[in-house]
Amino acid sequence: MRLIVARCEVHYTGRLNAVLPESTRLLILKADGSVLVHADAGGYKPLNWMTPPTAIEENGDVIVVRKRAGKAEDRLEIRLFEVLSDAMHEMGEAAALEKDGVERDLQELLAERPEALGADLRLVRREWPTDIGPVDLMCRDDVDGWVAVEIKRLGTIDAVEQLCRYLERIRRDPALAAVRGVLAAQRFKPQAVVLAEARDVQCVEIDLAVLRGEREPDLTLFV
Amino acid sequence: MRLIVARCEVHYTGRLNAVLPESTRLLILKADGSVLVHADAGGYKPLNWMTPPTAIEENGDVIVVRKRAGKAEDRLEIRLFEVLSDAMHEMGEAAALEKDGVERDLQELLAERPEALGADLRLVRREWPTDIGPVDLMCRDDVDGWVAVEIKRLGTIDAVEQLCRYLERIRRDPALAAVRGVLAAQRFKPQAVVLAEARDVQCVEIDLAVLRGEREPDLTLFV
DNA sequence: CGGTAGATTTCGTGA
DNA sequence: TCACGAAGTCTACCG
Repeated sequence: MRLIVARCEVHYTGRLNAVLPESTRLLILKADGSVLVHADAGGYKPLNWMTPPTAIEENGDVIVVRKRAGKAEDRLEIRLFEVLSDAMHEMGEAAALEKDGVERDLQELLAERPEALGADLRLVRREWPTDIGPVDLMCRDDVDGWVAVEIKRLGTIDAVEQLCRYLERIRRDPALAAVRGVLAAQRFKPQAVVLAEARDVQCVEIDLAVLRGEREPDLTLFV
Repeated sequence: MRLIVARCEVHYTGRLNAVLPESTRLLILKADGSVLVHADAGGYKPLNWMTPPTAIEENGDVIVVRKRAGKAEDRLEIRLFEVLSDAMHEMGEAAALEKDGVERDLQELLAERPEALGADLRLVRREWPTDIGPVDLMCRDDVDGWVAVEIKRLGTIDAVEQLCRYLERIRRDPALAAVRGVLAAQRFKPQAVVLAEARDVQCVEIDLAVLRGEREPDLTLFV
């Protein structure tokens, strides 16, 4: 990894055109060809960047990073006015990030404890297939009614519509014509709740800590 | 901006839990409180991070970054095993990024030259209001028919459905019952074109350079 | 290689 | 402050 701190000017042409006027910034040139331009503020996001694979050329005080993008080309041109620091660091092998608490985890937890969705649901199968894709969970309720469950971290209008598309397909099977829909999410957009009401879909807010038995249940039910 | 290259281990708890096992990485501590953990590959995205406002504490070989997140707390804990480099850089004031070619620019250009969408369109109004949000452009064509235009950089299925939701609302007004829809975009997903056909929505591919008169018109019309 | 869906999405803007 | 929508979204996964 090469780290350069320099007064520089950056031009990007590609999916859009962008200019970064002269100022002092951090340039990161990674071993895999990634190039990042960071300012001393505005966290997370680089001001400009190029993801691999790239071709990097250095001609005196200009660094040009190029990349094939379909028939066109993405191009990042960095003009250096004053180099304050330029250091190379060997990093050795990387270690991967381990995550816990993403949508996949929600699905696993709810598959283990579908009753957390209410009405004594029993899991019939995860990833129940339809011709337009799988429904996250298919369950049956306390009176043996079918219940299709879509799981999201954030409940949006799109999620409601996705579930409705599934329901429409599932109901084509006469045996499942009475299936009802449940959208489970950690958070809900108000507009999603309104649309769900209109579409007769039930929204259930779920809490990871509760699901794991780390806290008392306190489910909020909409509709 | 402080740049640290170190063998370290990182733990994040907040919206999810994540662990980054011991390895050599770049730590960026920005003046505004941003903290980024980058590996020597995997461009663009930090492995872990925290955006401002943050509180940073340093106790010997442990850096703790904390942030209020609603009622809970986001926490990034960086345990340093070996510091290979630790440098401070004054960056001075920043200069802002200037972009050109985003959706807003497309809308402005098309508002100025709606005829680029075909059929001698005349602009009636930008951001035409409906009860579920504004349509980008409302125009009338050569025979005074109403035309609702949705503008995107990338034409997707979602864009088609969004336009159709607008059309449905607009058509509730008898005077506008015959309104037709046009989806304008720089690029189109093939499936979006197919859906648009089925929904009787016209797709028009637009070219920034042509819109600006920098190049000869060569519009591609689908449907 | 294109399409789909998730993301600690981030980031801006407008109410 | 909240909520919505764009983004050079990026990224992983699947066909």
